[in-house]
Amino acid sequence: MKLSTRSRYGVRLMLALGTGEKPGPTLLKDVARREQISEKYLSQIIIHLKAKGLVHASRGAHGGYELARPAAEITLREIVEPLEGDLCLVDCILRPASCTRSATCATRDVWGAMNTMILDYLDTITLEDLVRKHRGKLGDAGIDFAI
Amino acid sequence: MKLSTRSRYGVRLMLALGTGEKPGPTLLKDVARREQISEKYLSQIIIHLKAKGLVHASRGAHGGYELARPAAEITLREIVEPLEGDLCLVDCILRPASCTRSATCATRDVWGAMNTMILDYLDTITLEDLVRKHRGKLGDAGIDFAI
DNA sequence: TTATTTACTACTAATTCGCTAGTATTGGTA
DNA sequence: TACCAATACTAGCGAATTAGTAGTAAATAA
Repeated sequence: MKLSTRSRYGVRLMLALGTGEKPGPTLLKDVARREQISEKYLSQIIIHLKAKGLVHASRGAHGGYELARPAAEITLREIVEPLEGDLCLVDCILRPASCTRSATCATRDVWGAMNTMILDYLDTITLEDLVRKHRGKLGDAGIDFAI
Repeated sequence: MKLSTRSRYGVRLMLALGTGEKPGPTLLKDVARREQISEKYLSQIIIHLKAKGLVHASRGAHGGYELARPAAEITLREIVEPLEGDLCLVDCILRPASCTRSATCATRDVWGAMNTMILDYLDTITLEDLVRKHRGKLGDAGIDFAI
């Protein structure tokens, strides 16, 4: 049970957009360089985030990506869920018909509750929280905004 | 981010041991038949559970497996953790040296907190809880012991 | 000593993951 | 209009992981 690099890179990508120093759109190329992640790979990842309406893209010279909404209004769940492909620990949660035991399975309830707990947790953390935490760590006075 | 079948089967296996009707050890063969899981595969899974001291095995005729402790004293975490191979969402949580960004990474803290939350949750659920839930579902009066 | 059961080891088909590569398309700029 | 800079799209692929199968060895009760 590992978080995919897609999700991890996706969150770092969004964080990079959220902390963009210069005004205007951020180049994927710059994010790739700063975060040491393949630009091509990032471009595949961000497609899903764009599809969910989290970022806005502009093509051509002086193009790039921008957050489509304020960072405070974007939760980690919105970022991670599409990248994991419907964050779902066990198939039978989203599709009960995928297992004949669904109706009477005691373990299914536990996985379902656990899944809900994870999604709820991710919903409580906004991109702005991450940005603040990031700035705190850079400030380097040892200050740590515990979540 | 899926739970492996190993973990899922492992929990069902332990549940089967916890609800064993007959006294004495339970045959893996019987669990395999009732749960519709390959006996060979189950035998690989239960090795890890035995190594963790959760079950006791006896060989030969009238052998089988028994819980090594009362179901009330076995938590889901104890079952799932060894089967997932140290349930850890992201490598850098257990091994900070695996990523150069560990010290200053804002996202790492979030994954760490999420990981802790998951383990804590699994720690709150005992095998006995599962057994009760299972019996409730079989009773079939529509009673559901929500977790 | 034989039948029954767990214990151990090796292999393998299928899937998923983490990318790379190439081309197309769009839009600003000269 | 021509060109360049950027995103958009599609295909493929090597490595790792997953979910088993298969076969043999060892222990033990009867």
